[in-house]
Amino acid sequence: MSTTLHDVARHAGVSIKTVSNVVNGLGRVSAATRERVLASVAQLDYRPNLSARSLRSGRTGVIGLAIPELSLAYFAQLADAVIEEAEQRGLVVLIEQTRGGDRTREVELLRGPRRQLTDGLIFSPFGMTEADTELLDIGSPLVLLGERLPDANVDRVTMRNVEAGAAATASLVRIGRERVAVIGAHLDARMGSAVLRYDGYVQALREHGLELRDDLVVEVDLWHRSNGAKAMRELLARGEPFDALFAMNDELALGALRVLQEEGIDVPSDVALIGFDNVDEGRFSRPSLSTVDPGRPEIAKMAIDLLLERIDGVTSDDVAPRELQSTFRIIERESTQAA
Amino acid sequence: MSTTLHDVARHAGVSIKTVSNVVNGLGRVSAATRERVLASVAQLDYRPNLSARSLRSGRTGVIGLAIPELSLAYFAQLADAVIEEAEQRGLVVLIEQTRGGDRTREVELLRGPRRQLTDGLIFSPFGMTEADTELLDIGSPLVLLGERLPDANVDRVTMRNVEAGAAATASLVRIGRERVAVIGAHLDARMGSAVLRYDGYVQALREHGLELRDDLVVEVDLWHRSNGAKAMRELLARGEPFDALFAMNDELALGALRVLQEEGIDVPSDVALIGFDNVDEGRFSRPSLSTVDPGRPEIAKMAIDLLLERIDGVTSDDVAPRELQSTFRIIERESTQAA
DNA sequence: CGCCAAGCGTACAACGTTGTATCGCCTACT
DNA sequence: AGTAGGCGATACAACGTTGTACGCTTGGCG
Repeated sequence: MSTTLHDVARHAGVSIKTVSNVVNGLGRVSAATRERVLASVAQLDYRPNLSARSLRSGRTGVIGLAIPELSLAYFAQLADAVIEEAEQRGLVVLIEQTRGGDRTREVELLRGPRRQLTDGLIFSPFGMTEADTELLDIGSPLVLLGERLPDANVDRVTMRNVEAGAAATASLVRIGRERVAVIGAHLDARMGSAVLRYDGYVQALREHGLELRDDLVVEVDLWHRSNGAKAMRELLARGEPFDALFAMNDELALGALRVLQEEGIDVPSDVALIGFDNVDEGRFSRPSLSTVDPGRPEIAKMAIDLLLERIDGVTSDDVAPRELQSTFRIIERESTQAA
Repeated sequence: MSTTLHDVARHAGVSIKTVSNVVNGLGRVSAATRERVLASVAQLDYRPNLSARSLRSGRTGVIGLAIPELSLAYFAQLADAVIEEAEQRGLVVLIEQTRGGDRTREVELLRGPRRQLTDGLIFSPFGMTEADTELLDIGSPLVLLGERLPDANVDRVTMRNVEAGAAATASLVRIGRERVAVIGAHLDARMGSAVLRYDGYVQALREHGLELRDDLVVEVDLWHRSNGAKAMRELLARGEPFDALFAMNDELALGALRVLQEEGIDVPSDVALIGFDNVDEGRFSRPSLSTVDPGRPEIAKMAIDLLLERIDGVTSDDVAPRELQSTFRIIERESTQAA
């Protein structure tokens, strides 16, 4: 059995509450007793029982992070950033996977018993639809990542997807490309990164006086690498010529790149390529991958800030939900080098 | 305030303990009362307070996973597997990063207050040295991943690194290569994956009657992609010819691959390449990367099995530490295609 | 000299849950 | 018919912590 406040109190010859005060730096305690108590703490190797503390205080010091899949580089790096940022504030992170955004799993996760274990949740929704919006009304602090479920009455961190999509597209036009394809679109969706980035794409084409061609747009359900490869094969099969490609994330881009190379199409001279997310791997692919950096550390910081303000009650429940946006940055690498 | 057993009990007109029994499926409860209680539970949306349960039972239902860095694909995929396996058993995983295996951080993490929050820890040590072995003697269940700290008196999951290193090397020899380079060695270390895989490499060379050449061995500290690139440049600078390369993990392999291609050296015709870890990305690189699959799901399962046996007391404390080994598999892809 | 305030510490209760002991009642057996 | 036995349910305590309310000193001041 581990040492308790009781043990320390007895050892130091003071009351249990005094020890508690010393440990937490609360109340007024004379230097002498503090000294004595700290000595006992060290000697007995006392460490507070976090379960008891949680029970008493109602706080666990744990925040949840729900993401589709940890093995996707983007989410792994996001989780990394969140853990890092949480640690700065003495919090710890419980990661839950929704497995490619299965709706049922997402709902279970929102209402499951584990919410009792966390002070709040950072949630990147994927499978839930607008009909499920009210399910987000869980009793505890919640921050959404991304634009899905736009009607939700909840704090949210997003990025400027429209502007970023436009900037990515523009970076291809700027090096002289005129037939810019795009893969990863969700044409039927009402909202989401896919919709917004596509809007940006369309907008950039228009601004530069380029025509929007439906057969240069490929829809892709899940933005996995294998789907990037598949989408590229489909695009090639259509026979419509193109000299640039905007992939809605780096996984798609790398999958597409692989197929382009198989087909002997040179990147960037034949087809310039830009991805999205600035995943580490893009720095080392051949050619290295131009991309959009979404500002992950900033996203993590904003999400935790919002969450903590609700948890700490700094922001009361009746304050309207807020939305913070991270700043993005175009990163030009070899895959968009001017010919 | 959320509903408690008390509320449910009052609502259903039974005692608090009866509700507890129903919720946990313990004791004998008549079908009628069970029914009534469950109805109240549903109606009041009762969810047990996990802090209170932990305090009472001494269990948190949380296990810790300490790894160097989540943004390394290998560890992200490992974490994925551990979370998945834990979930099967109703457990949840708290991930802590040691940031590239900083010794101080590792030690802090072992003794920190968060151990109070977890029932046990799965730990992939990196920075701690043999002098630190006794620090592993924390009061709670612990399972090590990998061969480091070999003298530790602790359960452990490893893989057959020597055999796997030999098999990887042999797969290069089998397609006719005779000058097999290796990158990622730690020649001065006494133990660790690097040492064992290198042993396998040496052993395979000997078995096939090939000479071990020191200038085909490149040491690499951290097995990051950038270091793979650096190591490859160093190897090329030495001018010693080679026709195959065994990289001690896939990150190194992909970094090296990038440099080989920059130098116009074809893979696999000029240099055959095999990595280690079977990271997802290797399937989509060009050429796709041959590798060693370490059996991650099996590793996760074994680690959790060992941990749970200690947690549940099935295995008493005085049972000697056990070591389980996963089964590996060579995966042949384009990068080792016979010429 | 007596009183009061401030400074330090203490006792007690409560957070929500579960294990232990116990009790009442109905059934079934002698 | 009386009772043993088991089933169903209950009361109570305890897990380790912290907030509240209070009590004991001591020193300064009237």
